Amino acid sequence: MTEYLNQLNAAQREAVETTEGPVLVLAGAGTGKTRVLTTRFAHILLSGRAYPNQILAVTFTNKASKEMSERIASLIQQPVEGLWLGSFHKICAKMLRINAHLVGLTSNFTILDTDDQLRLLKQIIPAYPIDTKTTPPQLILGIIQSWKDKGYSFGNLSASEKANPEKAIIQEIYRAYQTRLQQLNACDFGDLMLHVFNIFNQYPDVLQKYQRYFKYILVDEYQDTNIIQYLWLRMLAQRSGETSNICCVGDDDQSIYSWRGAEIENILRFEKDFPEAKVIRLEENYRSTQNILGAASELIDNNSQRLGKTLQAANKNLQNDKVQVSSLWDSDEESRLICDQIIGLQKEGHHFGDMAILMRTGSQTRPFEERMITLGLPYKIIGGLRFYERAEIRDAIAYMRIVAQPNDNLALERIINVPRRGVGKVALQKIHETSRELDVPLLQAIDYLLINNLLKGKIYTELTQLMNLLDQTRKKVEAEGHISAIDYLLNACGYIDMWKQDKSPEAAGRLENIKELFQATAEFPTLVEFLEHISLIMDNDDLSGDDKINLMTLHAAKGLEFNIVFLPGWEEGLFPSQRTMDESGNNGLEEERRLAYVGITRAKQRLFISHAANRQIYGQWQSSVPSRFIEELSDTYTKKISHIKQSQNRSSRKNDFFDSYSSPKFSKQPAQGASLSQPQRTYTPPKNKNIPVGSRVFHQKFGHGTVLNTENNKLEVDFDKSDIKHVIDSFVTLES
DNA sequence: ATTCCACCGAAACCG
DNA sequence: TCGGTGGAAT
Repeated sequence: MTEYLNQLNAAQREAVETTEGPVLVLAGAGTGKTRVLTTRFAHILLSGRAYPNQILAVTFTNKASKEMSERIASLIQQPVEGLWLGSFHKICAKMLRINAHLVGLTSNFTILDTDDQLRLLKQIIPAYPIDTKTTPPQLILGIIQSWKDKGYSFGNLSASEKANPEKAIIQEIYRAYQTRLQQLNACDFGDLMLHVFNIFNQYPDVLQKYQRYFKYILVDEYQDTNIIQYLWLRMLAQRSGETSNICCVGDDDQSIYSWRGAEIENILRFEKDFPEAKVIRLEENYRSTQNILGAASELIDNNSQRLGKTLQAANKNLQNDKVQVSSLWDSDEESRLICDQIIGLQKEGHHFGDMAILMRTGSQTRPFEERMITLGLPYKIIGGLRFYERAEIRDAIAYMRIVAQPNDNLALERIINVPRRGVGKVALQKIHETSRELDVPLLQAIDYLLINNLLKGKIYTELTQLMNLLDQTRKKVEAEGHISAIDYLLNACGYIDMWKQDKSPEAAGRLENIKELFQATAEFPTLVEFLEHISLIMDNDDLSGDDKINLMTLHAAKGLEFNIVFLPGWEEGLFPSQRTMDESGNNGLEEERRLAYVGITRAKQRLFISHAANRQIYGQWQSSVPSRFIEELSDTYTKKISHIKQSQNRSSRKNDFFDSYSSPKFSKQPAQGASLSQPQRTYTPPKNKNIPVGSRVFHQKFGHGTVLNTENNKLEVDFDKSDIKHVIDSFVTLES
């Protein structure tokens, strides 16, 4: 029965078994944090301390909560349902649906995405004396957002915020924005927390209900909580006269989200907030080699704001290569070296899918992409544009919303002229006016205008058709279910055709995405349930699956691990980022260092750090010195190699056209240990497709082009929307 | 209403 | 360099 406990080490076991009273678990990277959280949850259940719905478990991402619920289910050998397990926002949405009337909403309120928020704000701003040149709507939205993150409603802003005259205007905009949300029966992401927080403050009986309800509280990634999340947790955890059983798990060394409101202070002062708190450190690392951990510790030791812990390798017998730090002449050579190393490691038996290149900014992927396309290496970019931030997904969802909620004005505005229906600024304004005069939603205003023949020509025909289509779709939802109904709508309204006729290289991918969206819809019984789900979910990145090299930002890599990790671009100004240091001084620097720490600790077996002396930034060549983080790594765990030739130091950047650069021998020593026993595999570029010179081809990334030259499987192609590039033939498709 | 061009600015990202 | 944006031209 308690077999699950035997699989834990002493510290983990203590973290699981200390169920009563406040507990802070400082879980270093790779020390089995998720295992502790899930086992603790299961332990509370299996030992009969609480019923499933008496445990509140909050995470930051849906991904994390999904993983937790799957692992709990496998531990307790039965599916878990009706749990209070989810992201902060999801839990708050659930609480708010129950108590919506207390803040003037009804329980079927809609949740706006960033795009909707901005559109709404843009409608409000013109009425206020503020210069959108110096203060763009995004900035205003950001300020409102940060107020919400701190728990400020427009009525209770702190004195310092009010003193600034511009902030005073923005405060008025904030008030108007909230009024509009109220009218729309909607709220944004920040409101999900803020409304619940206000309810807790104003209605002690509601708070007490939840306090009594949750016997145990579990919090994941505590270092990433912002002020309002912290206050929300404290209210739930601090019952008078009773010790609260709150368990927060986190790692102060991995706090990398201060720029979106996270307060590292929250975790640093946990013991002050809960004086009887027990602090448990998980320091045994099951992920990385000793050298990788040594380098990580050395680096993070330079930070002052720490609770302090030292990771120890659980398995000291692993092959233990030193961390390799390479100096390169420029960013092109950096990507060339890394790609060569990748091919070498693949030949030694490693899989592409076990390798990752992690960088500070999204734009750094470009040189790697180009190199990999040339070499025919399979890669994927994780993160980038989120699935449902893409235009086609937002459009499709807007269509669904307008079907499900005829009074969803923002959704209607998004799609009323997509595809083009000739409804422009003027027509939309007319609809808005009618809507205001009659005090009805936009859709009804259109109905009114159509019935009374107040619209002419093309607009009249198009909108009549759209209205009929929406009516039919709603009937179809009843009759045939939402999946075929929506499919019908998007085809009949011309949306699908719009992309089919689009000649741009992305069009095909967009249609694919819409298909994927349909698949997601099918998993939900009703449209309304799907929309609730989609408004809170964003993740689409399938990490597993195909064997491809992973490219992503350091932020996106948090929580992941790879056998082999490359960390390029360790240069002053880029990493640590100059902007962060300018804005946040030493705190900023320390956060950058934590980011470096996160990067290093993603690696299980091999780690390669590099910097380039010259890099193209915004199309300009700039030279830079190695990152201070490189200086902070000693030779004990790292091996530093310069690939810069003397001639390069003297020559100017311009004349490095000679291709005689010999790739360094990165695998001088024969591979030892595990890799020797593995079968030797060779990397064979994809087969020659025999594409003749002069033929038209299509490339996923570069679009359409004409073949100028061929050499085996390498093509020289003049792309219509780009310049001449060398690509591998398997990356293109032949056009008739 | 749509298209075109000049201009500007440029990070990290989950709900 | 590249992409988004806003005003002017068609």
